[in-house]
Amino acid sequence: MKTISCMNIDESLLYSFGAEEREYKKRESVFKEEDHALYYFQITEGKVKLNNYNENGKEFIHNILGKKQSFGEAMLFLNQRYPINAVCLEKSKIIRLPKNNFFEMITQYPHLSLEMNACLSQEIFYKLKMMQSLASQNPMQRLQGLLDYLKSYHDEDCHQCFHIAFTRQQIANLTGLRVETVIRALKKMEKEGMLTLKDRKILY
DNA sequence: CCATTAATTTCAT
DNA sequence: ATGAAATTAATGG
Repeated sequence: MKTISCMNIDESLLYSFGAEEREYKKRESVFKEEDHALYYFQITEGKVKLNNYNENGKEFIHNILGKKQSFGEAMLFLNQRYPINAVCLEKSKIIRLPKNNFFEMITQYPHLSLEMNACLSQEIFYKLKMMQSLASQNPMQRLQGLLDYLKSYHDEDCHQCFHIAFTRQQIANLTGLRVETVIRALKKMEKEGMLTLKDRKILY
């Protein structure tokens, strides 16, 4: 299965439609919950997390995105405010294209619309898979849902050598588990031969 | 070396 | 089994 990176539009094309690049510091917010969606965002450098906080202040991470990936584009097609926050995990460079220019661009280049459909579909697919695994009470099942998804992004055939490049805390926040539970479940999964733990790396 | 951040363990529930 | 708090390890300046 081919990876569909959501979404990677040629940078010079973005610039020709009036996009600009901005640099963000670590922990800097790109947009916040309840903001209006005014731009298409695409990462050139760095990492961005999309998150929420529940009523007890516990963080839930929806996704973590990196180089050449876009985010928040679904909101451009709706008259809705963002339901999530976008925060840089490290110093990042992000290109942003104003909404109206974005629409001009996809009108002029319809193949981008098709690609966008593929991207948004991929996201929906991910959400469905995650919902399935998050519905389980079993921590290992939840972990496996996330790990399977992350590995599907990487299509080389590689038995237990795909490095999960997230911290235990991030994994916890992506699966709605506590960090201790993640650590314990990962150890149990290793014991059962489902994955390998080497140094502190998770190989799946 | 100190400060910060992450991973793991301990301990109480 | 779970989570808060304490401890240990690693990373960065």
